[in-house]
Amino acid sequence: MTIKDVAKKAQVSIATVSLVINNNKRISEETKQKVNSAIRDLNYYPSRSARGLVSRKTGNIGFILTENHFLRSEPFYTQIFLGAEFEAHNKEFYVLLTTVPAASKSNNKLPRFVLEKNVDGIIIAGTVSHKLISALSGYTLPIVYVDYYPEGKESSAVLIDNYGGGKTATEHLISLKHKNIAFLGGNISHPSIKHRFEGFKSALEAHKLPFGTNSSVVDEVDTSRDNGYKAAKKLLKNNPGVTAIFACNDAVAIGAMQYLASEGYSVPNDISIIGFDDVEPARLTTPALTTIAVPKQELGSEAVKLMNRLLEDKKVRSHTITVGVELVVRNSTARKK
Amino acid sequence: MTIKDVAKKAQVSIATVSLVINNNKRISEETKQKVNSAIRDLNYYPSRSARGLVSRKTGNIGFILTENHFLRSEPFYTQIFLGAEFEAHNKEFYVLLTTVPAASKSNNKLPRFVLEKNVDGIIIAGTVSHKLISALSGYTLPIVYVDYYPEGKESSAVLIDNYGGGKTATEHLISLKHKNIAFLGGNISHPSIKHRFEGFKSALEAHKLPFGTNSSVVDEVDTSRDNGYKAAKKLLKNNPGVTAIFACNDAVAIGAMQYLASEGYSVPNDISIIGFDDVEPARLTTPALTTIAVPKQELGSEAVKLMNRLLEDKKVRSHTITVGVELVVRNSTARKK
DNA sequence: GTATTTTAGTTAAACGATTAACTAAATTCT
DNA sequence: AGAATTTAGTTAATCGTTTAACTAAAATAC
Repeated sequence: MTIKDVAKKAQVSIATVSLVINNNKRISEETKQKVNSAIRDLNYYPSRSARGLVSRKTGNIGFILTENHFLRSEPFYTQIFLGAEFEAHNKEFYVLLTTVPAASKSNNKLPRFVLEKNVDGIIIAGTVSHKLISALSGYTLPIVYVDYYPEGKESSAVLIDNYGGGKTATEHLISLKHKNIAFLGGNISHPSIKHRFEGFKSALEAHKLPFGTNSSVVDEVDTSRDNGYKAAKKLLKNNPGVTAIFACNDAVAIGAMQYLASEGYSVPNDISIIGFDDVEPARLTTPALTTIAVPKQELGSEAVKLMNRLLEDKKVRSHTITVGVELVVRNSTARKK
Repeated sequence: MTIKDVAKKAQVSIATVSLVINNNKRISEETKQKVNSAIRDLNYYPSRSARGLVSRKTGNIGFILTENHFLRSEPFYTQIFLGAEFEAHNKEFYVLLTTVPAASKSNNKLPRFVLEKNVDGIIIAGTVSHKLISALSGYTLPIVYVDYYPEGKESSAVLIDNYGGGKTATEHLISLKHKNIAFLGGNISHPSIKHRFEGFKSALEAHKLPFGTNSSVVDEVDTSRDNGYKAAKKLLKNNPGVTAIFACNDAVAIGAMQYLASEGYSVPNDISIIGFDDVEPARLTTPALTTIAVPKQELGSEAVKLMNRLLEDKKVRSHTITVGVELVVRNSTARKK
């Protein structure tokens, strides 16, 4: 079943069929009907490959994720990806996923879907290497960043309100009368973590609470459970009087809770702890983790919506969307005794 | 950069370039070198669309998931999908994901990637409607089923050893000296659940343990946490003396544990419970859930490997792969007091 | 009533590869 | 040595669309 069969059946040229498919206004209502019924009768659908070849539109969006994010057990980026998938379905796109080595490993090998011209645009989730970004700029593909964006260049991005969330988290602890509040970070070089940290500091400042060097641990290699465990150990050693902890994400919070439990501290009676992200496991710890919920799927769907606008309307300027976060109070935080 | 540019630079015909790309043996080592260096110099990659049009190979695999599976919080099918993605990356395929309404809702609208001839084969994960399957059979696409396969037709599938797992789970409880052991199922009509149930029964039988009608609850609508909660309630009402429960999956087990906790039962002191699947949350319940681990990512990767063989070698007969499962002992099961 | 514009469609080129059929040169066979 | 075969490449058709350029008929303008 090709366009030719439809043309023959409807007794028009293939060009007319094509114009009908792309509903060009140049076609009369009458022939449109005729063609459409032929299409229906023959159960015809235009072939992607043929369309793509001449129109240079593939109907695909490339999704780039770093390997370490892909493999993490907390499905943070996975949720973003699924949100993107879902929205792509609505917008009649398909999403091609690829992973690239972590930002640290310098690498500028481009994803195959770029080389093969098999995507109309690219969504990049998380921190990727600068080399990759500059290699990508050789192509004229629109790019939407998620939860990260490269400094300097003007680009389109969907970001989390990390600063606001950091502030909200900290204010929650302050409202529970805590005075000695600590921040547990992984690698502070990641912009998201940095902004959460800044929100933390600004909240302390706003309430005239002290902030010393032993109120934070920000020198772990990344934000994993293991490092949360280690960070909590360091923190308690340097600052035994701490009564509340704001962990930069749930993984770190969970790791920290494991350390606290192993040392006989009771959460939230001895120490309150709040996380960030609201990943599935946060709901299942004992006690359940109070956290700042990030609408992960929304991040993905917003990215696709933004990409869609970029593709539909060439004159849309690149811009940034910030999605809000929400305090979810569970059982790991309590009023200071 | 098209094949023409390469041909010009290497001073050969475009056919020769094409033959080199597809490493046809008809080309001498010498011209091969010449062409390859032109390719490298020009940073040329063949366009997917153009290739696809003439060769009728898209390089894409379609992945069909039912909506309810896609949306479930326990990322069971998500893990299968990710495993498929990963393997697809190795095999140089892209995966196009789509969801279809649940099997119950009769629906025979085919995924767009099928209509547009945008995939070389299809992986179907979970139970889909028969209408869909028969609509699909109008196309000559190879199909690989995962965790399900249609009765009757000879088809390729990657399945879980549900029967063996059910037996192993039950034997674990038996080895802990339990006598009154119950099975908590959702909808028994799902083949996977049915096989787990059969494994359960066969283990009881092999150890000459009784099996009565109040040793199982298999009338909930599906295998969710909520229904696990409800099923446990029913079970305890009908069979108050039960000391061990084999839940047909982790979601049901977690729901059941919630009910048991709410009623003041202690797990595993009063009642032992074992699940099936080993999803993330199972690790985080209190107590951590003993379960039968299903290698979810492996299911996905095996599906892609099988698809790859089907596509490479037309004469490969359809066949079935069963992946093994493994008992993971955590803290929700204990020797009978 | 003729000239101009609009409408509704057609023709044909193009997109960038693959591949069957062909060919000339080199090699092997007898 | 001449015929037959193999090797290494080329030519040209083809895949199924889109779209620029064209055209004939109808509508509008003057």
